[in-house]
This record gives sequence, structure tokens and C-alpha cells, in this order.
Amino acid sequence: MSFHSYLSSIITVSDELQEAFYKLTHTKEVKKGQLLVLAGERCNDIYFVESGLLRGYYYQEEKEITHWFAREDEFATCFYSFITHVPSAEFIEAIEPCELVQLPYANLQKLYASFPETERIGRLLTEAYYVKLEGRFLGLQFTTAKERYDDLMTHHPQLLQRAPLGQIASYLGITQETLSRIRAKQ
Amino acid sequence: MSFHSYLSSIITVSDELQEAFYKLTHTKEVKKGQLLVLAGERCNDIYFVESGLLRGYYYQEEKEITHWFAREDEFATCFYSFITHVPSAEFIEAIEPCELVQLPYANLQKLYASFPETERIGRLLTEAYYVKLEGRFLGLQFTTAKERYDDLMTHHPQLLQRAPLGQIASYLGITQETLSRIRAKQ
DNA sequence: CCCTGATTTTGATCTACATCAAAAATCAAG
DNA sequence: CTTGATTTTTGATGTAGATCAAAATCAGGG
Repeated sequence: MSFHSYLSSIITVSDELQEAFYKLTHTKEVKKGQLLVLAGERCNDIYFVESGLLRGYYYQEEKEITHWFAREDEFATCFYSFITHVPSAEFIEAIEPCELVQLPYANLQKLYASFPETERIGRLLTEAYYVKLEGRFLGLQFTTAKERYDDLMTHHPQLLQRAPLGQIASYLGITQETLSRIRAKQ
Repeated sequence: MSFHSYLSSIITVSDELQEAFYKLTHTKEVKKGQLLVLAGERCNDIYFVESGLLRGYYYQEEKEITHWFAREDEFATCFYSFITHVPSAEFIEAIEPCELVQLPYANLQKLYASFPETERIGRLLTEAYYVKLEGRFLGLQFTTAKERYDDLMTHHPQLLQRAPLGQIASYLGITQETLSRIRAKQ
């Protein structure tokens, strides 16, 4: 979906707002495997995924841990770096070729100032990051690996066809072997 | 520490800014055991803890899970509710009698608009919530209960004297029995 | 097609922590 | 103090998922 259609489904996009978006964002295409953000760099942009699949990951004792996935119609950024202007701890990688809309921090602030309805974007972003993180934090404590896997599959059924098992396993907080076994029994 | 001294240690507080804070915040005293925010209510305020100890908790299948503690010189709020204006999923309770400074959401926005340096408050808040949550999320996956306990004790050594074991255990994501055993062996 | 490296599966074993249950210690109020 | 309630400790047992290792499958370039 285009960013514009997505926005229209969320808020009323007046002609002036559409104009402002046109000026304040720009599109970006990335190839499979390309890195959008490197750990150690500041992440000053939000990306809206028009098509494709991104993931955020970091290293934990040599091992790559996938922190999130962002598919079409979702926002992606290094949340903490974006909010605090501190260098990112994570990498953003395109798992698939992507069409993205890039919205710099400063431009988002301009939008907030002129079009209060755009604050919903900030909320969706917070929701995408904080709330999901909280949900996963709880999940880690209170649900089994199988439950977490089933939940992921109901919310994102095609993920298994789009991302390698190891990335999904680390996202779920388990080893690849365990995820493989979970899948084996129906 | 007073909110004012704390702020002075973080940002330069001009006379006008001090004046603005005076108008836009107010102090609040709560007794031990008192609830500041109820689950189901919106949380529209940030609290700065001048003295005392607060905790946020929610229910997970009948069980009370402590989500965070906020001691003196820390900010506290129901982060998600505060940011998104959605009803809170958690309760805030005073574990000790507290002196608080209450800053409503709308007033924080006014401060941001007039005194850009106050945006640091928002960052500290995000840090207090998002980053800590992220750290705990990682901890849950990659460290043992003992390591998490030791880490908490180095950062908050008196907590054990100030909050009951069960609350600390649920904060660490373990049972009270396990925490008791961890403490037993030196 | 075949080969090579990456990804996924299968197997055997080990361990941190949960659960259930009861005893012990601490607290708070008459 | 005494007593009942709450909090903490101790004990016995069970299990989800980790780890290590090897086999099997898959994918894409020559």
C-alpha cells in the first residue's frame, strides 16, 4: 500500500496535509540484504514500508538477535535512537527488496506543529515499539515458546516464507533447534 | 531531592523556566499503600519522586506482577497511557509515603513549546521506560536470575529493605522461592 | 545437473527455574 | 508478650528449552 493510502485509512488527509507530506518525505528503494541503519549511527528517520520486509537486529555475544520485523504498511525505525538522538544499538536490514517512505525527525516535528492530527503517527510508532516490546516481555515470562510461535503465525502467517528460521527463532527468544522442533509436531 | 534541584542538575533552569515550572506543576503527597493510578483510567500525568518509592504493577492471571519501581529522583508514569492517552493497564502504588511533583501531559507540551531544553525530560522518561524495558527484555533472554538480581542490587542496593521480596521477584521475572534461594547462597 | 555453502532437522543430554507443599521467621495489633 | 497473619525459607520433584553434534535438505551459480 502507498503511504498516502495508508494515511488516508488512519486520518483525514486534507489537500494541505498531502502537500506537506509531499514536501517533507521522500521515497527510497533498497535491495535485499542492504543495510539502512548501522549500529553506532544515529537513526534520524522513520521509514514507512510500502512494500517489502525490514528487520532490526543487534549482536548479543557474537550472535545476531532479531529485534523486530516490519512488513508492508508498518513503520520502522530504531525507536530509541530516533526519540533520543543517541547512536543506534541496532542495524536495520532489508530482508526483501523494499519501497520505503522516509520521514526525518525534524520533518515529523514540523508536521506535528502544523497538523495536530499527524500526532497519531507518533502514537502508532510508540505502539509499534513500546507496546509490542511490552507484549513480548510479558510473553517471555508467561507463555511457552509454542504459544509465542502460534501467536506470531496468526498475526504474521507468511513470515516463515519470507524470513529465515534463525531470525524468527531469535525474535521469539528461542534457539533455532527449538523452533524447528515446535514446527515439526503439527 | 527537590524537583527543582534535580532539574538544575540536568539542564540550566532560567528564571523564566523556573517560573513556568512553578505554574505548571504541583506537589502531591501520598501515604504508604495509596494508589495513584488505577488500571482502566487514563494516566495524564508524570510524577517526579522527590522522596519515597512508587511501583507500577498489573495483574497476570490473578497474580500481581511488578513492572517497575521509581525511587527518589526518578520519574514515574504509566508510560504507554501517558503517551497515547489510552487507559492504563497498570496500577501505580506508593510503597512508601511519597512527596511527588505532578506534571500534566498538556503542561509538559507547553513547556516543550516554550523551553526546548525541557525536551530532555521527555527523553529521560523514554529512557526510563523504553530503554529499561529493552534491557530487561534482553536480560530475560540472556542472563540468569542470579545475574539479574545482582545487577538490580548494584543499581538499587536498598530496594530489598524497601520493598517486599515477592514484588522484587516478579519484577525480576522469577518466583519468590527462586529469589529466596538466590539470596540464601551468599 | 552438480557442487558448495547455507539452512533446517533430528537426536541425546543437561540445567535453570517452576511448582507444590510445608516449616520457619517476621510483623502488627490487642 | 501473645497470637494470628503475612512474608520468607527450605525441600522434593518436574519440565521447557538450551547445548552440542551430526545428518539432511535446500538454493543458486558454474
